[in-house]
Amino acid sequence: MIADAIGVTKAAVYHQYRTKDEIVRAVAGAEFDRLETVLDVAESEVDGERAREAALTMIIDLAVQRRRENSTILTDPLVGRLFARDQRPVKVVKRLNRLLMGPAAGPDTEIATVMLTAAISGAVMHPMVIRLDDETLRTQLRTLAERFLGLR
Amino acid sequence: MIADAIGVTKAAVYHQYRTKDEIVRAVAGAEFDRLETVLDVAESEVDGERAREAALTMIIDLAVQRRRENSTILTDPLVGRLFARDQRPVKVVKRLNRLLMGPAAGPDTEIATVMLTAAISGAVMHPMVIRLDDETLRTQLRTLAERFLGLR
Amino acid sequence: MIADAIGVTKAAVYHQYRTKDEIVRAVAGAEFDRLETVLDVAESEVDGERAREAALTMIIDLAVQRRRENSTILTDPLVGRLFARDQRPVKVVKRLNRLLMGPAAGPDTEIATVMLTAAISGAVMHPMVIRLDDETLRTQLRTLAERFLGLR
Amino acid sequence: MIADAIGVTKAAVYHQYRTKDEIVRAVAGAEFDRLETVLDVAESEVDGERAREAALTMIIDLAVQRRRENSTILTDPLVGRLFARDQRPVKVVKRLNRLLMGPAAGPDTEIATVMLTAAISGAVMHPMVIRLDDETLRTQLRTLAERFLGLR
DNA sequence: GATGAATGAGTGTTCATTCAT
DNA sequence: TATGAATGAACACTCATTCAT
Repeated sequence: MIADAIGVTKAAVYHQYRTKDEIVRAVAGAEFDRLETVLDVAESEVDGERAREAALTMIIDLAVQRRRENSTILTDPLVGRLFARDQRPVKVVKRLNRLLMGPAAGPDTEIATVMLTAAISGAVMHPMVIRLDDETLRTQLRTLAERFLGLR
Repeated sequence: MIADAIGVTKAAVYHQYRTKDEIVRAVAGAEFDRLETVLDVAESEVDGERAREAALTMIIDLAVQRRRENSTILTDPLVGRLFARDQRPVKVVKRLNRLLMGPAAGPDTEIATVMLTAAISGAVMHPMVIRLDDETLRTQLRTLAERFLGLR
Repeated sequence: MIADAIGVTKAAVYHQYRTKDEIVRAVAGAEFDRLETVLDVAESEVDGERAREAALTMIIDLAVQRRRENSTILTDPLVGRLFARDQRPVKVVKRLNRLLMGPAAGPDTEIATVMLTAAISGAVMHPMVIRLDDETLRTQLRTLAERFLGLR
Repeated sequence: MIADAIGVTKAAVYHQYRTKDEIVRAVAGAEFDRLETVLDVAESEVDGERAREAALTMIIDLAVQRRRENSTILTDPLVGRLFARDQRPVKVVKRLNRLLMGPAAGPDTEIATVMLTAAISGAVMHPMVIRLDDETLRTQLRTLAERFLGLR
């Protein structure tokens, strides 16, 4: 399915990656890279309020921009299995949690961050939502996320 | 995989259901039945505020109670394909939207409801959350959902 | 398939027959019984010519009358396997050969009898032939069989 | 079963063909190709008598030469289902009918052609016949077919 | 780099058979 | 007698992977 989507043969893909795990790790890894870049930028903000602003804006942008690509490989059940015991997603959640929750951040606020990310990534791929244009979607998600964080 | 998980043979499952589609539809259909029962109960409340209360309490209860079962079959990629063009999930979202949003309910508030359900179902199966006990999880989800809905 | 065709459950069939082999043997056996009855009658004719006449008439009648029933079970690949090394079909061919070929009968004329029976049973089940009514089919088969036997 | 008979793995077969239908169509199609080539050659004969001669010789040769191969796949029940409503076998019968029956050819002589082909293909796979060597079988079938056609 | 052919191990499905009721 | 539930073994097909070219 992956090979067909790119328009090459399966063997060609196996020339670039040794296993399917490697492909999934590469694709998911690239997504984590983007997320971490976003977090780096947000964390470089000294002002907590603006850091939160930046983080929120950028992770929503990322989710919206890449929703078509992500709904291909990142929905593969293998993704869940590969990252179930991985520390990288945990770290990302913790960093994001610190940014979004500010001084209130702690282990007990992590579930809120998990919910927010689940809400965003779940929403952008949802059949009832996928037809919305990027701009509308971005704005709506932003408003709802703010409400979720008690910002408005 | 499903048969092994239940502890019967594949052929036994195929004695009860004719195709995998049928299995998935049966399992997902049962879940929709539960959801609709919950919505019936909530809608029978005359007071809007109490209807919202009831709906929220019950859908969270449902998601939490059944998270182990649901993480078996309902994560199968076939589920998405089978229900992508189905009207039943759309109807459920619309009914839930009306209950949760009250007079403000409308096509543009549906995305909020989608996000909330994605947040709940995404969260209850998340590796960082799955270890929480039912009671704690329920309370946290409740608080966060209320905040998301702007209820406090 | 067999059980459905009769309108009972598979287990009901297994109450009457112990294995599928047994079913096939019973059905094919009944057909052999009919054939042998026919051969008995024909062989009771003292006049060779009339014996041949009788044999030909009756095996064609049998094939035509029972073509619907026979195209159900007797086309099952198991039939071939079960009777490949069985002596009963061989005996029937030998008896029929003696009736049809008269004094010329011998091991080297058996192939002609095999061909004739193959022609008849192949023809009656053929898609291009199955729509013909019994009477027409009977007459045509009769004419052709006679020509094949060099009778006119 | 087919894969084992050829001595390769099932997956290797499924690398070349996408479904079992396709396998059966390919094998049966190749057989039809051979038959049609034979018919082309016979029809290129201007003299009716010699055209009939050629057609008869060649279809018997074909049936005899390929009887082992054909008794593997072409006996599969799927063959009957796939070609029951197909026009190709009908066309072949009609062309062969014209060649064999000459000026007498018509819809009512088709059953004779069907019987002849059933006789030949039934005979070459018959347990009592399969042990005969190619040469003997060819000669016998030829003689009998001629008698069937009233040529001798 | 890329491909076609091949494969082992799975998944989805049917089939012949058994058994408790 | 008849049934529903269950099963082992096969069949139809897919998928992740390897390899020679």
